[in-house]
Amino acid sequence: MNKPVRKSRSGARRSVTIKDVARYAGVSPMTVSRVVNGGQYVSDATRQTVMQAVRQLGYSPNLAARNLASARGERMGLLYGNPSASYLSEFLVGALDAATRHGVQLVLEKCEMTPAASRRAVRRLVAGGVVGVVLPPPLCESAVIRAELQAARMRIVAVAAGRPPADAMCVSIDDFAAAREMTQYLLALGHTRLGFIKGHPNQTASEERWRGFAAAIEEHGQLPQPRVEQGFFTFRSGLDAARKLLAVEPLPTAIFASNDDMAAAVMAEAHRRGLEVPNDLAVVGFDDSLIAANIWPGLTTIHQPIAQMAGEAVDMLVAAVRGGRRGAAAEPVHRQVAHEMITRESAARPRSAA
Amino acid sequence: MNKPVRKSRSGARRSVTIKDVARYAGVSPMTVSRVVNGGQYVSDATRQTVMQAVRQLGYSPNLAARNLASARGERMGLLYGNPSASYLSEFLVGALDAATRHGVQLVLEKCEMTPAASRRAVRRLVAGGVVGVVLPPPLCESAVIRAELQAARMRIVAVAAGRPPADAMCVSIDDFAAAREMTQYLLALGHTRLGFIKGHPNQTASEERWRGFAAAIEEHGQLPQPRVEQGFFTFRSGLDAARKLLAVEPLPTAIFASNDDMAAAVMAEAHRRGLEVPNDLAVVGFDDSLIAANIWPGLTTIHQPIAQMAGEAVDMLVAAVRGGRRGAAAEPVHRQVAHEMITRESAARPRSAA
DNA sequence: CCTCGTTTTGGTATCGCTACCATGTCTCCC
DNA sequence: GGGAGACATGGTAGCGATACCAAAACGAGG
Repeated sequence: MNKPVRKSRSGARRSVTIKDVARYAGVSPMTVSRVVNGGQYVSDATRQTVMQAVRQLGYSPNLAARNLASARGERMGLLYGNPSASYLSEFLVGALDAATRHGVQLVLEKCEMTPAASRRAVRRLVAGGVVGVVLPPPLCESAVIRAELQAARMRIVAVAAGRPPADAMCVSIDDFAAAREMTQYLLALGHTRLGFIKGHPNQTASEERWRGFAAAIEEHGQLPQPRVEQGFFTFRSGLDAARKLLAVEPLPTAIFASNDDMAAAVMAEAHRRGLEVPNDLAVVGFDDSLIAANIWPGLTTIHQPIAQMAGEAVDMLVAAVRGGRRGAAAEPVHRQVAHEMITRESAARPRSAA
Repeated sequence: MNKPVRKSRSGARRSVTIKDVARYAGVSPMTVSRVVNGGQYVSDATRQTVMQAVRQLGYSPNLAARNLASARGERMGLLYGNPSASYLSEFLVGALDAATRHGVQLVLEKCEMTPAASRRAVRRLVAGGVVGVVLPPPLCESAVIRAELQAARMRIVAVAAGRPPADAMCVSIDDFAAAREMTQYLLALGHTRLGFIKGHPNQTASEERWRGFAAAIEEHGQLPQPRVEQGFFTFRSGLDAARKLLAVEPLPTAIFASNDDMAAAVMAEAHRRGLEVPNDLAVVGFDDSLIAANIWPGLTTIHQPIAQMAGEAVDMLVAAVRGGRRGAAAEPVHRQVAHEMITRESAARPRSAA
C-alpha cells in the first residue's frame, strides 16, 4: 500500500534544487527561497548558512519553475525593421543581457514599415504571448506601429527616438545637444564654410540633429550660410548629397552628415574627386556605427551607448509590466543617457587656418 | 469542510490555459497537449476540434510550465569574442530565433582570447546553468576554449570554422570551394595578374580560402605567379597589405582579399593612389558583411547565410542535449550549408581585355 | 504574568504543463 | 473466439519554485 517508488523522470543527473540546499543547510525550502531572493525577515545567521550551502552545492535556481510559480516569465518582443542600422548587433547584446537578468524571454520579430506588415508582425507577437515591446529606430518613429501595439495592450519602449513620443516610454540620447556639440567642435577647429546632410525626414532624430547644428551656427554668428542637403540615412543618399555639396564653389571645408553611413559616402565621393580627408575636407558623422572605425581615415562621430540603451529599455519594460500588474500607475517614463564624442582622424583644422 | 475557495494569485486576468482549451473542446488536457505538440495517436476529428478551440481562445502554451514539466528549458550559451565580426548582429538574430523556437534560453557571454579570460567566461557559463555553447568565429578556432568547455562537459557547436574541429559539432560553408569559385570568376573576367591577401593565420578558414584561390590558379595554368600578402582580417592589416601589393610594378589587375574589411581597405588605398575601382583594379572580398554594400563601389563577395548557420547551430545543440539525455550517441555532426557569390560593382574586366 | 506586535521559520497548495501508466476500443489473425 | 497489437483517450503525479497563511520565538508594556 506504499506509494510506488518514483524514479527520476529523466535518467540524467538532476541538477541541484532548492530542496537539496534546504536539506544541506538544515532549513526549509522557503527560507532558502527568501535568502536567494533577498527577502527580509531572515536572520543573519541563517542567511550565512544558506548562502554557504548555495555556494557549496553550486545551486542556481530553475528559471522555468520560478517563472511558473511567480507567474512571471513574460515574453518581451523586439520589433526590428531596417537592419541597415548596424545598431542591431549591439542592440541585441544589450537587450538579451537584460532579458536574461530578469528571466524574461526575448522574442524577435522583423517588420517592414508598411501598415500591413506591421499589423502582421503585431499579430505574431500577440500570438507569441508577448506583453511588451522594445522598438529600436527607425520603427520607434512609426505612429502606425505604436498605435497597432497599443491596440493590443502592449507596453512599449521606444529607443533613440529624437523626440520622445507622448504615448510610449522612451530611452534616448540628447540628439540636439550632441549635434550642437559636434558642430561647435568643427567651428572651434576653425571651419567656417560648413555643409550639412540631413537625415530621413520622417525620423524625429533627424530634426533634432539638424536643430542642434543650426543652433551652434546661430550661437557662433558671423558665418556664411551653411549649405544643406537632404539625405535619408543611406549610403546612396549620402553620395547624392555629397555630389551636390561638392559641385558648387566655394566648397565647404567641413561636412557634418547626420549619420555614419552618409559620412562614409561623403568620404568616398571626396576621394573620388581627389580631395584629401581631413585636410581638404573635414567629415564627421553620427552614431559611431561599425563602419566609422573601419574606413580610412577613421570617422569622428557621436557614440551612442546602444547596448546600454537597449538594456535599459528592457529594464523599463519589465518594471512597467510587473509594476502594472500590481496596479502601479504606468505613466510613460523618458530616460536620457549620455552620449560621447569620438574623435578620430576625419576632422582637422582647415587648410586656410593651418 | 470544503476546500477554501482559491482566489487567483495575481489579480490580473489569467491567460488561457490548457485546461480552458480542454473544457472548451470537451476533451482532456492530455489530448490538447498531444495536439499542440503534434503527437501521434490523436484522431483527425479530435485534432480539428482542439485546434479550433485553440484558435477561438487564442491559447498559447506557457513556456515556463512546459519547460518545467518536460525538464527541458536548458540554457544555451553563446560565447562571442571579437565583435569586429559584423557577423554578430545577424548571428544573434538567427541564434535567438532558433532558441525561441525550441524554448531554450540563450545566454550571452563575451570573452577575450586569452586563456585566463576564457577560463573566466566558461566559469560564468557554468554558473549560469548553461549546458551547450555556440562558438562563432573566431572563438571556434581556439583549442584552449574548446578544451575548457569540454572540461565543463558542455556540448559545443563551432560555426564557420574553416576545417571542422575533431572534438566538436560544426556548421560551416565550404570556404575552399567558395574561394575557388570567386577566383574562377576573376579569371573568367580575363584577369591574369592577381593579388591575394590572406586571413589571420590562426584561423583555419584563412587557409581554406587560400587553398581555394591557389587551386583555381593551378587549374587555370599559364598564369604569372600571383602576389600574396599576409593579412589579419582587420581593416588596418588590409591597408598594409594593399600598400605592399600596389607598390610594385606591374600592378595586379585584381585583388582578392580574404574578407570584406580588408577588401574595403584595398579599395580605400586604391582610391588614394588614383586607381579607379573596378576599371583599374578589381577588388573582391569574402563574408558579405555590412560594409560590403555600404561602400562605393559595392563589393563583390561571398555571402554566408549567417543567421541560418547560427540557427542550425542552436538546433544541433538542442538535439544533442535532448538526444544525449535519452542516451543517443552524441557523435560529432558536421553540417555544411550553401554559400552564394554576390556580384556587385567592384569587379569588372581588366582594361587590357576591354 | 499575560497580551500584543514584530521578527523568523515552516507547511501547504498551487503555477501550467507533460511523463507515465491505465483504460478502452477496434482490427487482425491464428 | 480470444489474445495480440495498434490506436485513442483519460487519470494521476509530479517538475522546482513561490504565495499565502499559520505557527513559533522573542521582546516590550501594562
